[in-house]
Amino acid sequence: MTLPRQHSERHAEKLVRREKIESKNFKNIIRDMGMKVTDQRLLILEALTAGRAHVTAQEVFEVVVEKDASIGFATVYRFLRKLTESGFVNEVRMGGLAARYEMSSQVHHDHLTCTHCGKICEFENHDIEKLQESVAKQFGYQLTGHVLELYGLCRDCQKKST
Amino acid sequence: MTLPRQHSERHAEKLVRREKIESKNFKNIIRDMGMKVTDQRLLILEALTAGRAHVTAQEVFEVVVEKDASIGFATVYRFLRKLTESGFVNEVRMGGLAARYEMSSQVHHDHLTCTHCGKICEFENHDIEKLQESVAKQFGYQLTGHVLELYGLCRDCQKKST
DNA sequence: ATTGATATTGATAATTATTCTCAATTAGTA
DNA sequence: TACTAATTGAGAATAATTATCAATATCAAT
Ligand SMILES: [Mn+2]
Ligand SMILES: [Mn+2]
Ligand SMILES: [Zn+2]
Ligand SMILES: [Zn+2]
Repeated sequence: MTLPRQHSERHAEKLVRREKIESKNFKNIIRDMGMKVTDQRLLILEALTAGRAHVTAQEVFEVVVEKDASIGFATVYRFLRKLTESGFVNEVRMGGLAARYEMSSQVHHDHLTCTHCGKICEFENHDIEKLQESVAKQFGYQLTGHVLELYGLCRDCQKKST
Repeated sequence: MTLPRQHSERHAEKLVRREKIESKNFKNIIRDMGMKVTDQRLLILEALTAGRAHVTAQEVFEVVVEKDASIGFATVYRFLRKLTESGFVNEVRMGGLAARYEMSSQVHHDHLTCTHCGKICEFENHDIEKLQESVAKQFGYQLTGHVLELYGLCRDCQKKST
């Protein structure tokens, strides 16, 4: 079973990762994961930090293949999985659709998605996070992660649909 | 894009559905959806209400195929989709795994899942729901649904893993 | 720099969950 | 009962992701 976003994790670790990502010290990110530095991996990290957030594996591939026409699909999937496992990237899933990825450089947040046009807003609500902890505690669970996705119609799509 | 659980929907409608499900008036449920009553559909509804909640399409199929060895896989998927669209059933997704289904007879709730053994607890937290509404409003969205899945280690699995 | 053990890669096959297609069958109604 | 449109089951198709494996590249030790 895939673990979503780690929650109870030490804050310090997060900060170190964030710094590495923001300084674009990609080589060290890769070495941190105990992996070898390759051009493919550097390109994937570049694509993830440069382009917009919430991209699919397919989209990452399309960006990377421009720079290295011979890169394989499997390499992208493989590395995205590793990045997710190490917490440098987080995986966002909505409905049964393809997973989307974003660098974890930013602070934790959840998503509010327009069901009509797909526009995504990021938000962070401390009260909700707190309440989640308390729910888990009530049931004797040790909370390790959560998925909170809100769905609705954005302002533009509300207008159009009337 | 698949809509999750409808939220803003009229309460009365929900109550009517709930009554039909609880009275096991399966034929009327099917007619309500503007569909023809077939043995297959009745069996699927039976399986959904009788067995435990949070079953996969596969699991529904396995139950139903006992009573009607000739039923097709597609029939189960097809009808589950219709039931979901009509709101009689709701679809729960965790990670990239197969969708799970449960009758919507019960009141709205979210899920707390053990990442180790898969045990699912249902909970309902009015404060969280309220906060979700307010987040959506802040962004100008009209909230239509949400997915809230908490992940953690249940008491038993905490013991085992030490 | 050269070497060599080991990790990584890309092509492609395999898997998994789900949907689609279509000819045969059936339900609801006149 | 007879008609028509909806439904069915088998299997093909699709889509996302993972596994396999021989060829290649990395990096630590020389
Ligand atoms: Mn985001
Ligand atoms: Mn439930
Ligand atoms: Zn929109
Ligand atoms: Zn457990």
